[in-house]
Amino acid sequence: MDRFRHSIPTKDVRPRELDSTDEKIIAILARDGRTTNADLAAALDVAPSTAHARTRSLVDRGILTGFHASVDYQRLGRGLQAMIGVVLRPGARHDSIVAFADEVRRLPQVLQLFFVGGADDFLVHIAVENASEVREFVVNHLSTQQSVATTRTSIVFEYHRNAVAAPFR
Amino acid sequence: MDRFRHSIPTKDVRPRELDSTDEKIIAILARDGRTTNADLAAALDVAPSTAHARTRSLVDRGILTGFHASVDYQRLGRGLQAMIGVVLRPGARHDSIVAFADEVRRLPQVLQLFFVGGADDFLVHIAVENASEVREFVVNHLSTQQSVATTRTSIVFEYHRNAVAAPFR
DNA sequence: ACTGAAAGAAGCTAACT
DNA sequence: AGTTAGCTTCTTTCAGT
Repeated sequence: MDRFRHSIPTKDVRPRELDSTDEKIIAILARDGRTTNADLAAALDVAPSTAHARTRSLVDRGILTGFHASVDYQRLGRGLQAMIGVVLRPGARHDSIVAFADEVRRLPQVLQLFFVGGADDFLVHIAVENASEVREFVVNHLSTQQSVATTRTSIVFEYHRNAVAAPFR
Repeated sequence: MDRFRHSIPTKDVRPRELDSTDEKIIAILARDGRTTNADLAAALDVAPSTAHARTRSLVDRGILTGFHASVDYQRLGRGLQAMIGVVLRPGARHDSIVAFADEVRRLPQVLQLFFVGGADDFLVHIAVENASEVREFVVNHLSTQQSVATTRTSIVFEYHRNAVAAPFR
């Protein structure tokens, strides 16, 4: 029992060489993370043990960071997604920003949190039940915060995903 | 061999009742999609066959839509992520917008594509190698397009993810 | 609906090329 | 690095509560 469980990736971020086999593994597992090793090997035209070693290496090197079930929030009664751009107050202290962001990203409504440079300071992607919950989220968790200057909410009408990116700091 | 592979979800979007066991399964598999059924059963304190039936039901009902490996793009030499807000021309025809969006979302740089209502018409989340590739992406695939009025690029400094949302239209 | 047991499949490891 | 082979573990089914 192991199925490529959490190892400790190094901080070495140099892109090592990946051959086409590695790239195929990444592509296949990004599309279907429960592809069996046997199927993977067949698709790559190598022995199962080879596929196994390659995949483990990708996990060990921290290139594949995990496997996650994708959830249809519509069917969970959270059919409304929004992207909220947040602009911070110019004078906001760095550690209060960090504390605030740390709190926001743990909220159950939050799917993703982007720290960005540009017009906004960060973007919050949420999934909730209805429009009033969007408003409630913005009021309760964003606009009343000390560090927040303004927010700008956009309803998400369509959403497409090609890949699942690993979180980073 | 099956491990909950793609079934055909109905279009019934009514949120059916989920008990706490279902919610735990969703939470566990969202965090680690390769949790073995045996471990899942242990965590839920039910028999493996029960955990199995519950999980299958969640997949069959289309609540869990798939399993995906998460990729560290930094280690793949694509250490720069950006979020690009796109505003369309007021006169842009609906089908040309659809065709354009369809093309954009298939580009290998694109991680996610959001159709939104608000200041922007959509948001494109990309991962590329460096700043000049961001520019290249915007120039080649966005700003030169007929339907596009303006774009606004924000570099992503930090990224956090709580969940993987299923794509939707 | 949940359980337990049995059978089949897959993962994992180690020795060899 | 890749392969072959063998052991272990998990998934999956089904008959029985």
